[in-house]
Amino acid sequence: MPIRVALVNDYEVVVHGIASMLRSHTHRVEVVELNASSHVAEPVDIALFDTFTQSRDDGTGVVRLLENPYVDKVCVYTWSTDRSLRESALRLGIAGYLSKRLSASDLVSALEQVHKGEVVVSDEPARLPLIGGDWPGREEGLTAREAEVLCLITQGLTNAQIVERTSLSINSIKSYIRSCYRKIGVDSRSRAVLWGVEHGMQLDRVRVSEPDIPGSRD
Amino acid sequence: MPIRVALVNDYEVVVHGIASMLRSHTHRVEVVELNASSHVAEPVDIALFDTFTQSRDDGTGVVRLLENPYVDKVCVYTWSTDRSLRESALRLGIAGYLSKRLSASDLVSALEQVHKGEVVVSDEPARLPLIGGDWPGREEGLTAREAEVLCLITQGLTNAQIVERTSLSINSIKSYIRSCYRKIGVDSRSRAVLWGVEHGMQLDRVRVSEPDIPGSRD
DNA sequence: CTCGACTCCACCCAGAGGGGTGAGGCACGG
DNA sequence: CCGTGCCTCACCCCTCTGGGTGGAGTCGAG
Repeated sequence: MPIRVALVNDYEVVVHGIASMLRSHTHRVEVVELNASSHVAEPVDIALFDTFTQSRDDGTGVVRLLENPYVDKVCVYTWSTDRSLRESALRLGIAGYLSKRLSASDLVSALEQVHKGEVVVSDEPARLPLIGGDWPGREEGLTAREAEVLCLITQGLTNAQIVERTSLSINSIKSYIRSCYRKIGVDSRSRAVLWGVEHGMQLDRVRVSEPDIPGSRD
Repeated sequence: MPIRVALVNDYEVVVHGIASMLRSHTHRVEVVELNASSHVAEPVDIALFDTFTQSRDDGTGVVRLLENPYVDKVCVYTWSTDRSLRESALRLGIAGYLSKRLSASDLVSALEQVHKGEVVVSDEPARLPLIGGDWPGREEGLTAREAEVLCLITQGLTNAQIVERTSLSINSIKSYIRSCYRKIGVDSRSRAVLWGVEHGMQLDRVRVSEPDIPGSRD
């Protein structure tokens, strides 16, 4: 009886990346793909929330999932080793804080433990390569962080808003912007937005049908 | 024998606006719609070049048309009453400088005169309403100038570049930006670009087939 | 006549953004 | 060990952007 897992993130590439990773474990997990603005409208055992562009302090995305009666358990799936982010997420009531550095089978094992009622924190230090991830712009040579920042720019956020969203310092954001612009060959925000639009960095809004919420398809 | 007229501008809405205006004169003019980055690839009697977002001093768009062996005559179609713009255009060798304030039948008459070999400058003062025009964003309440500036923003141009493109002062550009942002409800350039993208203000690139230039369809 | 809309422009000011430099830590490969 | 790449951050400096204020002229409608 496979665990039913909803993969939650606003970028199709991101959830596709996780889904393909779990492909060889279909006897243990059954995967549903959702974006972060969707409501889970059918029962799932676990919602696996990928933090790409969503790792804000207040855990907004996570809170919505925690409050969803269709969702039994919520896990955060992240590359962040930030202890305070982890503690806040756990305080919110998540059942798992899972590293993107877990191998596929370790991830599935962790999900199985979560399903059994344990609270799982994967303690992988940054010594393992980033396995669990794909992101828009990866093929164009952007690092995960650069891509994340560019996605947020493409959403129209200011640097200050990106600071809030990512819990990084303004100086880090500017560094990523600089390196990112160099890689994609733009020198202004407008051009960056246009690049992002052309390269699939807008929020993916059309993914799953939501028969009971008419306005959320906009 | 109708005069064959190519309507030239980068925005589909703009050339559609002219085409619909000329609809009741099909016995006198035969209309082809092109965008400004297309090459005229079949013989036309007159290329009618609409200056929306294209009214730069150096007449780049016009020059290309003047050099095209398929184009017999080139006319500029504009709302500008700027005398120096007009003089430069005439010096480039255009056969007509036609106001968007002309009625449809007056426009057709002017085109007929041009076809007969005359150089036509329509001298309409700004006392007549703007007839010959449609533009992206018009339905959303943007004035022609506001829309023009926003289209250029949506192309990723800086204010300085927009100054060059429109031959207006930086202060006028800023005024239009302010009023435009107020109308569309944005407060940053990124948001304005996104608004423009969502409202059809990107350059229209897919219009006519160009069988002999493989790369220009991108 | 007044008023509002549109076009065009000036000037002031603050902050948002982007270029640069440098640094520390970690991992990995040669 | 060193170099490279990635992440994270600091500081400096300058330009670009966008908010404000005001003004002039033209036109059309009331």
